[in-house]
Amino acid sequence: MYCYEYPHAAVTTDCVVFGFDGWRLRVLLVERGIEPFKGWHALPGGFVRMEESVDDCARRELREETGLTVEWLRQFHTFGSVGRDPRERVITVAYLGLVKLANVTGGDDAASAAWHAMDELPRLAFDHSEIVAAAVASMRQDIHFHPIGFDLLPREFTLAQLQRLYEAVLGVEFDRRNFDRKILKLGLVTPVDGRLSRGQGGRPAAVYRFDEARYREFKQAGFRLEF
Amino acid sequence: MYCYEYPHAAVTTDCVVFGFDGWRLRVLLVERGIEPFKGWHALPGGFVRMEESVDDCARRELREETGLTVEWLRQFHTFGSVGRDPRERVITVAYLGLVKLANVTGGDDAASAAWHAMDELPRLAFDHSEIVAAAVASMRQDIHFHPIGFDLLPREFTLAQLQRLYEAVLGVEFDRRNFDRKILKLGLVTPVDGRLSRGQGGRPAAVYRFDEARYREFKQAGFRLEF
DNA sequence: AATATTTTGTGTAGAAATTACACAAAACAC
DNA sequence: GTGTTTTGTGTAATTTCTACACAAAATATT
Repeated sequence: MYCYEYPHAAVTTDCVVFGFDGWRLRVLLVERGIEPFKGWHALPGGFVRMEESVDDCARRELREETGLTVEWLRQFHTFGSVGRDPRERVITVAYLGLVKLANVTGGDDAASAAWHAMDELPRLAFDHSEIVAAAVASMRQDIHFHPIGFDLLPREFTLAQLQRLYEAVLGVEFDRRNFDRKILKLGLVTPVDGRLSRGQGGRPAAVYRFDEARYREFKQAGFRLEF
Repeated sequence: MYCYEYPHAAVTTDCVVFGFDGWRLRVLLVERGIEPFKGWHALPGGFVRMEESVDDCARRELREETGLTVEWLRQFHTFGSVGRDPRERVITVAYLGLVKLANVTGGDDAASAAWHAMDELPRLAFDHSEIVAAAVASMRQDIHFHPIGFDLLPREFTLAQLQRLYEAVLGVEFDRRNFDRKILKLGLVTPVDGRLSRGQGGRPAAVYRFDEARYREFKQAGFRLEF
């Protein structure tokens, strides 16, 4: 038993991890094995331990519950309304993660973890729907300042893939020629030998890779990537 | 005494409230009356109660410690490293507040609360320097999407004041004519009768006021205000 | 093998926005 | 009234943005 002079809320972390399947955004969800909300879908997450930072907790819980290690993971909001957990007062720090789906499909060893398309999400436990919505909003902000494609696409990709990613995140459509021109002018991507076919027939496209050095430059300088 | 099966961290809120004195950004600080860090400057804040949301806690602590009620207050980051408070494990949710200085000078009834210029901050207790730095960074992001001047300037202002505010926040300088043109084209401000002198001599400038209706429109549409 | 289908690659002209820049007039301080 | 400070105003050159269509390359189908 641990006793305190004043009542203490419990603190948890929850992770909204996004992947991109080439067409839609996907979110990693687990199925709850215990009450409350047993059998419901939920965000991976859990209680912060005394000897770990909140950031570390997010990474640990994610690994334990889904077998996944994400490189890009940042806090985006803390949810602290009074009734959000029926058991006790729980305040959760929510994290936004980005992963290259190609690298992880099959890597999640927790059987209950699965990728769900953003536009077909099941009902979620607690206030997790609200948390996912906030994560999407936060990502939309981010995308104006950070080249997010970097972390969602495979190392080599076509401009069409990148465009489709932007369209999925922002919910808009772009003119292919104008999009390409803008991306290339930024100098964030460099061409790579070879071509990549789309699988549905059609001419294979030129392949690019993000230029890490230039990405870091931009990040430092407070750069803006917009459409 | 309050007892739990597992150890619990304490949760606090801390507020970084910015004002604009016409030339520089200022931050509201209190002097600590108790150990640890007794006598040091610190951000206003305190422990979250069981029956209040985290957001409510921020507002309450701010009012109790500084006598201030801010309209614009939003969470920007949660600080949760292990050793940040020597007493016990404390996780703090940090808030960013904006106030019109003209309305509040004198209104802070807590004698220990005072406005400090951003470029002459004293040493701060705990990791509060880090928190202030993060707040500035967060505000710089915000200013691209939200017309922050709205909340920092008095109801009526000149374009020179608005420009100076942007320069103070972003740490850059703008050409006066180009700045004016851009602001006016946005349609966010409407002219008001009268002129406002600067106090150092010189011709008094035209006076403007933010157009609230148009501001809300923009905010909804996910608008961008940039330079 | 021929044909149909899909996707890539490419250019330009008009509109809009951005930048750089200087001097006269108004108000106030002294 | 003289000097100082600050406002108000316009334009030309550059750059960026937008809208838009057709031929060529590769694959899928028969």
